[in-house]
Amino acid sequence: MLTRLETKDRNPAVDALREFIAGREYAPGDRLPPERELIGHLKVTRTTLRKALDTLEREGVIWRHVGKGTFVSSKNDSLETGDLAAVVQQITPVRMMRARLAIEPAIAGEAAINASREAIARIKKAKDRAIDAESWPEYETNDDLFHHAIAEASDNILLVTLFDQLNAVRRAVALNTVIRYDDRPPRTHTSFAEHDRIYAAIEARDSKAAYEAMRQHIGSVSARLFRDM
Amino acid sequence: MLTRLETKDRNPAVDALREFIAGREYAPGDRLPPERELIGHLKVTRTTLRKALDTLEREGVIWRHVGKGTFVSSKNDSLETGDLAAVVQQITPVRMMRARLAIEPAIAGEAAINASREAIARIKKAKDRAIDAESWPEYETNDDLFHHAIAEASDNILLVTLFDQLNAVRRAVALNTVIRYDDRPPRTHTSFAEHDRIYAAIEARDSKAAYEAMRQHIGSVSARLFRDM
DNA sequence: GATCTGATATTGGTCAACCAATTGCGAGGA
DNA sequence: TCCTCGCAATTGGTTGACCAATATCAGATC
Repeated sequence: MLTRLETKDRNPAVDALREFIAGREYAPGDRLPPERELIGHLKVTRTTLRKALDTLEREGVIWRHVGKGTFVSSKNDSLETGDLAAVVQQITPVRMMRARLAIEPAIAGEAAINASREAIARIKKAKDRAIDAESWPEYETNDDLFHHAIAEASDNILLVTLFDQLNAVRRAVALNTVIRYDDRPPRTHTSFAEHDRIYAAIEARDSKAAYEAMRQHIGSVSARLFRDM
Repeated sequence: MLTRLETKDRNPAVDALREFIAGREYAPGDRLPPERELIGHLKVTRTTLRKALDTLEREGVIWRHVGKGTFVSSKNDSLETGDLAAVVQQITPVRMMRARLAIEPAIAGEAAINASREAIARIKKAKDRAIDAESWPEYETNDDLFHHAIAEASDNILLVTLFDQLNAVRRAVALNTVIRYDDRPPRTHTSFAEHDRIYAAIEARDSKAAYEAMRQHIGSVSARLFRDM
């Protein structure tokens, strides 16, 4: 997983290649030297160079084709491709939480309107399991399940998918920045009462209350997260 | 952009590795055999195996750590992949509009808070161009641009990405169900006034008003869409 | 009993060499 | 003139080997 700390120690070959492209001011569409020539410029072997090229191709910075060569692509569309990996590289924890704060209450509101009895039961199950969790990883698994169950309760596969993507970014960004003082979540953990309120609102089919409860929950999680940093 | 459709040119080593994991029914969290052992099972060399492992790690299927080994990720399938193509197959127009109704107002609210002067200018430009559009396709392009500019004004790449995905599904689902009676959008087109209200709210930094204006806009688009069906 | 240390297992990274697949182009022929 | 064929250039992929970084655990030491 990509944490923000691990993002720093990047591949030196990738950096060298980036620098080479930037330093020579290759215009979009220009062709880079052949691999066997580049290894001379960058003082790396071809395996290393090719791995760096793989990275840059995945990022959309360059474009390769057998027999033709390697070309730099227009830099603009490389950022906007909706590639989650790229998002993880660029997002800050604050923005990630703001996104959660924008999206998840809306999903909770939809869930309150559309939840089936089974979906509500699944939410309750995850909520109760989170309370009984005997370790932080176990708690986190069930917290994940709780939020995911709410998204599924919206009975809208698009919302579920969008939530999953948001969640994937969340996991990749902020997980190990949290500092824990206990082995396991205390029974008085703030989130439990908030989970209860969210669940109660959904079960009561109160969309506005579910929206508000989720907003407050994520706000509280966010506040705790940034206080500890 | 539904990138998942073009997955035909696959790496045979990746497929072999996927099959190995699936065939032996590794549970989430289980540890895979060491690389030097796996190469025997899969009949590939370590370099090839490692490239396949790279791919699966990037997809979130596995999780690796030096000295510990390679583990099957707990969210192995379908969750991380964000396969929009599957969503398009299953989503109904009603659910798609409900998703827009849940997400886009929240993004508009964020935009009102975080929009830079440049971002606001871009929104205005797209809005005005939509009004002057002389054909429905031109209008749609600028309407797209308008909504996208709002997402970008949130100054949050995660929200932009989520919006893009939502928008990709929207384009794939509901476009050809619309019936038009005119060659071009009439100047009195309902959306224009709604666009104006959204823009005004964002420019005034009124988050709640932006949220409400966007909600009403999408609600009105939705009503028109389903009345015509 | 607690703590440090070293051996061992495992993934990470790199290297030089080789062959395969694709493209572009020019030579040569119809 | 136009077409075909073959060659050279280029990236794609694989191989076996080597060393580095990290984690685990048993055993020695205090």
